[in-house]
Amino acid sequence: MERVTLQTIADRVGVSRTTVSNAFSRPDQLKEELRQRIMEVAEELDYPGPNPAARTLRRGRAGVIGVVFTEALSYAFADSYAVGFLRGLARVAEQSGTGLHLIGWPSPGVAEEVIGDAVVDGFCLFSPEGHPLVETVLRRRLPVVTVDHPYVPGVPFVGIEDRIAAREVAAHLLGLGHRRIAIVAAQPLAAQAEARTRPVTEEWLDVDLAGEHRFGAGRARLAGYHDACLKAGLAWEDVPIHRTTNDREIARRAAEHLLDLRPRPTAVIAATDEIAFGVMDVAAQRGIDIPGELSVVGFDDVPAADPAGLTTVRQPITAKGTTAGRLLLEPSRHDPAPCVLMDHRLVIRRTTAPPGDPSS
Amino acid sequence: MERVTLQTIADRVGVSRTTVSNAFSRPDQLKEELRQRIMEVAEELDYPGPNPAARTLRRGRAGVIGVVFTEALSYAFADSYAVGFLRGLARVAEQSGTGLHLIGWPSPGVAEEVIGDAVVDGFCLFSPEGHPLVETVLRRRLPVVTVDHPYVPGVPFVGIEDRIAAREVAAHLLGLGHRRIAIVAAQPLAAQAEARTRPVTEEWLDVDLAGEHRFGAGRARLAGYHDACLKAGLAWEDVPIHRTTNDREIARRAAEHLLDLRPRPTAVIAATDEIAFGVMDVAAQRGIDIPGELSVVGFDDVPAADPAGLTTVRQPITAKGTTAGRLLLEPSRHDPAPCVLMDHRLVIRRTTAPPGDPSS
DNA sequence: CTGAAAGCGCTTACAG
DNA sequence: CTGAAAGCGCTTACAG
Repeated sequence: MERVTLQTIADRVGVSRTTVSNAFSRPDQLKEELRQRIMEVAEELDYPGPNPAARTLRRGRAGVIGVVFTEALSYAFADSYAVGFLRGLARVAEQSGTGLHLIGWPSPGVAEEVIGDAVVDGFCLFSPEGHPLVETVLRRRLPVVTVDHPYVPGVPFVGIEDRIAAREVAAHLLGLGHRRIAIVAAQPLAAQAEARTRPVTEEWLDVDLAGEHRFGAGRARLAGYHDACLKAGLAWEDVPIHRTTNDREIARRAAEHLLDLRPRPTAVIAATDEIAFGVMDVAAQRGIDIPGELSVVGFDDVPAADPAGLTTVRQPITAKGTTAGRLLLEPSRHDPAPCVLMDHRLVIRRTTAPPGDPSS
Repeated sequence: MERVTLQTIADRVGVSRTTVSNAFSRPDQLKEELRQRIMEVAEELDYPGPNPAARTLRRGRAGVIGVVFTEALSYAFADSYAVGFLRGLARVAEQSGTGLHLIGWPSPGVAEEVIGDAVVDGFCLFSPEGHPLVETVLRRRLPVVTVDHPYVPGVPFVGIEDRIAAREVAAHLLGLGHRRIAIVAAQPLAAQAEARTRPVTEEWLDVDLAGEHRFGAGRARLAGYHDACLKAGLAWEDVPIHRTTNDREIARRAAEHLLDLRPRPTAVIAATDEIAFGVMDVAAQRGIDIPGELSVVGFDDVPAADPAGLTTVRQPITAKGTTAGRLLLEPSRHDPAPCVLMDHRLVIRRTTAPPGDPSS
């Protein structure tokens, strides 16, 4: 006996393929008795049910949304921000019986094919600006929503007022009296080559504030730090910036570099909590007291931030996920593309204080 | 202009559908020049690339594996054991360009349809014994691997020696002198109805030890605790057992119940770390000193266990994921179905000590 | 309530 | 190097 299909069952029962299909997909379309008989034969033949790929092809709907990360998935699962976001996304997806197809970027080349071959109805994109996967996703011509970055005109977006929040972070530190502030920016690996050749100049940051969300979170945060420094009369050239990936381990290297500077910074602004933890690791290792000798501030307010006493920006991580999910699943065609900016709040805890003893 | 397909392009260029297909899928099958021309026309027509559903149907391969949880996904993402496992699974999946399709069980009925409709090549199943989803998954007649539970004869399995590990846990406590030991078992919601009507009797636990892995982790751990108590001369009837879900919040309720018992237990065995944290929460709230007045032990050794000083069983969480992934992706047809039992180790930290003052 | 027909969009031997 | 033909397995108007 070959592979069992609707036809096999139809032949056996002596009805048409249509009727068997109805027995599975529209039970109300045939007599209960006949349906019973069909199901019995199906069972007997060990029929696994209507082939999902064939169904999807015919129906033109997959019931799945793709979630694209520009980092390896194994890494996304280690990042509590990403996990919190997924939690929210999963919540709305499950309610409507929609599956989640997770796609990471383990190495150049692989993800492109996976994205091109993904049987999905839309994509949720989680990517720094200019990443090659952005193009790959957009080319599928399916509904897309981006989260935090990139901001793509015409594509629904979910984020917070990153620039304003970042400004508050820097202003907090400046208000405490810090003048030697260093920044660790989150610049994913893929974009690093570009970053090296294109320094964070004022020009790069000089974006039209009227169209607030012309860029993604990474650049917006940098711009916010820049705004505050400028306002406080701190020359942007004097603010050391180190780029790294949003990974605690990797961030440690950046921290080591910055804490080697002489005079040593009295405060470090980390673009994410994960990075802030890396900075704190290095400080602890070198016996640098926080906040006595060094203030550290993060961004995100992941669950571990509270127990660590980290001063940071709280943002509605899980709610971002539910919002993104709704945007993708809602049938209504928004026009223009919605740009949802959620609330944030600077949470001051125990890692920031006025600068202490300047010697060291 | 209607929807663009291979045919549209073929007509425009003046070649056959076959050739256009080759241009996309087997570039070496045609002259570079022709391929160029086809690609240009495709670009011009805004062709999104070969339809994945059609491709999958034709090829008979999806390049995706389904990961099935019997809890809501939003919950799975909150559980560091699940996240750690996914991390490992994702690692091997990405390497081979395989996607992950996550499926949770938000409410009865929904997941069944999602599982039936999932365009996948196999399933990784994460479910307590007897859960209705198990049947649903098996009925798809695709390759399956189960993790921890259920153990299904003929289906590849990845786990640890749960019974032996659990025995070590209980023996550790008994060795310290504890005699009033309470257990909080992880019994997922779905199975609770059954659990109420079928108490944890010796009979239920009396399984054939020779065929070591006749049951999943939940039951195996209980059996291990039972073994140790028996050996130490502790009557199993005198060991209070409370069932709960593997959720910190929900576990608190179980802990409250057990810590209300008089005389109060001097030790609590939690079937998972997450549950142990719930117990510790309640103890802290009531001012019960750990380990002075109460010993607590968990299971899993999730990342948070170390900082919390929790005595627990370390198991290779992420490695389980990579192993499960390999079992699913490896082309070799194993016969009989492999049953991989990984290493574990009891890690004694600061939450266990000899029983203290018996009054209270 | 049931069936014949059309078609979802693609890939794959195979022949030329 | 290119094309005609067959077929992956299903669902959906539509007619009876």
